[in-house]
Amino acid sequence: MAMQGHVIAAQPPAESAEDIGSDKESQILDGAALIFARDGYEGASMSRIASEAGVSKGTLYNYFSNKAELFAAYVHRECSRSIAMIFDDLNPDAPPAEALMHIGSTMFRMLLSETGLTMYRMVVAEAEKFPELAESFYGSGPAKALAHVSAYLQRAAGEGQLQVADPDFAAEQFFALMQTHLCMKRRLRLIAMPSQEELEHVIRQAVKLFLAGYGTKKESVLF
Amino acid sequence: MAMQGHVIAAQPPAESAEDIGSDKESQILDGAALIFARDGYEGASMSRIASEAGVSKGTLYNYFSNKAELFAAYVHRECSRSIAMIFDDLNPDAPPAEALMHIGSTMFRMLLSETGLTMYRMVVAEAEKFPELAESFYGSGPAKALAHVSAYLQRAAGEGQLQVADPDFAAEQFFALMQTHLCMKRRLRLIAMPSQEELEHVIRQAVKLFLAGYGTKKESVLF
Amino acid sequence: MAMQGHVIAAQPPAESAEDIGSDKESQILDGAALIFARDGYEGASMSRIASEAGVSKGTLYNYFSNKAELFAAYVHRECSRSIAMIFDDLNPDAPPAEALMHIGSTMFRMLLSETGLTMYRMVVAEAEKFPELAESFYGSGPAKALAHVSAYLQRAAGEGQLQVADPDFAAEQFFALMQTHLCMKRRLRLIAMPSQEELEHVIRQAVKLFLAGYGTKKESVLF
Amino acid sequence: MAMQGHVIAAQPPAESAEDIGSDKESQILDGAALIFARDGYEGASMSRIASEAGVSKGTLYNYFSNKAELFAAYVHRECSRSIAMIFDDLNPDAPPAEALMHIGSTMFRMLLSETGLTMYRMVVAEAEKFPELAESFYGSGPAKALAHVSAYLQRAAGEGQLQVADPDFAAEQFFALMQTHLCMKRRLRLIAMPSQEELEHVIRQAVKLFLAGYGTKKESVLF
DNA sequence: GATGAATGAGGGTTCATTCAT
DNA sequence: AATGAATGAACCCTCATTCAT
Repeated sequence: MAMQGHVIAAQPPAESAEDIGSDKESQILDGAALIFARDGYEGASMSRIASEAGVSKGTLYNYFSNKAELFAAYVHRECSRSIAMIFDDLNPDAPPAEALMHIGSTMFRMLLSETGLTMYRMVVAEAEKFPELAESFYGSGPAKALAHVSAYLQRAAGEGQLQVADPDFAAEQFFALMQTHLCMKRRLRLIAMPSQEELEHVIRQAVKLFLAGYGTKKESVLF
Repeated sequence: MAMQGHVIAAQPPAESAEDIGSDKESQILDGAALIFARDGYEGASMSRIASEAGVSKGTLYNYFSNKAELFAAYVHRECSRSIAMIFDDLNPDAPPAEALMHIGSTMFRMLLSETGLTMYRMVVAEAEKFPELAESFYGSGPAKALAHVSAYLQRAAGEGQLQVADPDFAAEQFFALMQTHLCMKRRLRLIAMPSQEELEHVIRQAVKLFLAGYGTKKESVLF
Repeated sequence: MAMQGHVIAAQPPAESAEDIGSDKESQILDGAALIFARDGYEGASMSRIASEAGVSKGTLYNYFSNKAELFAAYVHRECSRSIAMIFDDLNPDAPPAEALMHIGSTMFRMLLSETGLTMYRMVVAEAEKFPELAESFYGSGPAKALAHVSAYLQRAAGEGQLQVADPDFAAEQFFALMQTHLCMKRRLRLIAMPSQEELEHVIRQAVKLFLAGYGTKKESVLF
Repeated sequence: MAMQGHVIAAQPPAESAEDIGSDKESQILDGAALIFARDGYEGASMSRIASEAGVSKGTLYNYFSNKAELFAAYVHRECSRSIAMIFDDLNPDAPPAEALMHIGSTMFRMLLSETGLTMYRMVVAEAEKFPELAESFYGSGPAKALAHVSAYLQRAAGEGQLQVADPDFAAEQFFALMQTHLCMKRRLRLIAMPSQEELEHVIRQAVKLFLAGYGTKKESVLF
């Protein structure tokens, strides 16, 4: 997504990408994002979404056959946008402490980002009504993160850098360690995005505790 | 409401306790609990609540001046009901591993209970619309749990059973370690209540990791 | 219905009768009657009915849970109002020609009345969508008329006044003979209510033809 | 449909007949027929008609300037299609009983046919809204049938086969005699198409009664 | 204090019609 | 000539809230 290299010539309205959808569709989804995020599923009204998106209510229904489908499309787009790229630039040869700091801080930042929180809130709120959404959210978000961490741990264990008997569960614990009260409070909208220092402190302590349990002696000395 | 003088006739419907509310009130809240839990705030209708509670819509408005206030009352009652008693029967002289297992398992079970999940879901869902509710939920639930664990850690550290420099943050980490994917999946309604074995496994591993980081050598040997 | 005589104390809003229904209900049905009759089922809008009836849209739904139910109630009321009293004052000892003239003219007048036509039109139009309505209309209207005529014919045949082998079918034919083009044209709204003379001509010719087929010689001479 | 071969100047879309309309037009009317017949005028939607006809909504409006006009065109086409050919193969020299049986059974079958019923239902239902349609329906359907029967009766009377003073009214009565309850029930969609025997019974009895009134002695003996 | 009839704004959705392509 | 995206009014229905009884 980022552009490496010395590209200069700007791509015109930059919509060449595949996730843009028919322009009008993404325009509608933009409006929907705002309203759904602010009012929740039930609280959002198709009228408000239409006017926020700058289209008529009729047009909404030309693109999405009802509110539920629009909601699902919105959640899916938002999810697929903010996932994946987490582990792109992981240097596999860095020492565990460093690698885990990197992984953790990327995950943590996404967890607490506006989008991450909103998705979490929406999906938790409507899990009963949209079970397939909850499933897809879990599968494309947390489950993927978990698998990635687990894979890393397994490799590091194979190389003798860590002592991990059950890498899946260890990954869960690593993931869990992000969810301190900073996270809880943010989910409850009680605080704004924490400062860089606060974030780093949580991650550092998480890695430290994790390595105390799963590191070799050499590693845990690092902190 | 109060009864003046040496009334002889028995106090009508016997409501000695202070949190019972005027009987009718709690009857309404019972109905509200069912409906709010099932339909969410926006999805719930005052009509359905009234009929579920077995009172008229007018009576609803005699006790709660609008839907938002009824919702707040419901959340507050539900929260205050399910908190507190967590740490009642903690044996202060048990070894840390045992004490932590006890604390953890109580907290974990509440976290995953139907009521706990419902409260969490409601409050997360409506945090934007009801910030004071989120605050009060946090204060009366997670914050109290945190304080309790922190107090325990501080005492145990004072007695040399643990090595905890920042008990508040350590408590946060202990709390965080409950929130493995079991917890996430349950919040997303993807699974039913886990079995006793699954629960214990998570707690045991949490305590183990926690003691690896914060225990004295003697302690960590326990597992 | 009108009160002759020296009644003095006026009954308040004169609703003692049994077919009034909860007052508001009949007020709504009055509005519905106007709109349904004018616009048909699909063409009628609940808003217009509400405003015609002088109540709010919400009130409509307090009395009838949806448009279809309101429509059914309207048809039923209208039907039950305009039926029955047809054969009340039949003189059983009159000669067949006279009796048939009487029966025919009563039936014919109702068939062509504003209400009769409207009911017919509504029920024919919506027979596919409201089969039970069509059934009930048929049962409480045409079928009853048929049975009545059939019973009369049977009695008259028993007394030797007529020669009727299949009274049911003969009654159908008598009924059918009303449905000349006068009737068709009226159903198509092409003409207003015919004059007394036109009506009588149709009936007289119907009776004449009928007696030609089913009368004894003495009878058919009458015309 | 197209003819290849050594045709050079292709007749555009081959529409020799005059009532075919521009091919596209009749294609649209085919779709409209299906939808109008199924859903009624108000219930039908231009979208569904367009998709049923396999054209775009825009094209609909290129051929018919609005829904009402399309409806009128549909009714007219359907009417003009199913009329006329009733009396084509009447043998003018057959004895009245036979001729009337023939005429009656053709008319009756059309009356009760799916198309006949649908036209009747549509026109009755929308007579208020489309008075000119009702008029044109009456003129091109019942009135023509009436005229035809009347002409036949007049000729037969001239030849001494029947005794008919007012052939127009007698024709109305003959027509009316078809409209027994079989017809009413069918119009109300309460029964499916009756069997050949049932149909014939009604016609036979109609002719019998008719001849009892209008036949010479010789004729009425036939039954 | 309790009721439930009444309200009217607003919900999601459909539709006849238009118009740039 | 044909398209189909776009519109906005109108549809049926639900709801929180009020108030006379």
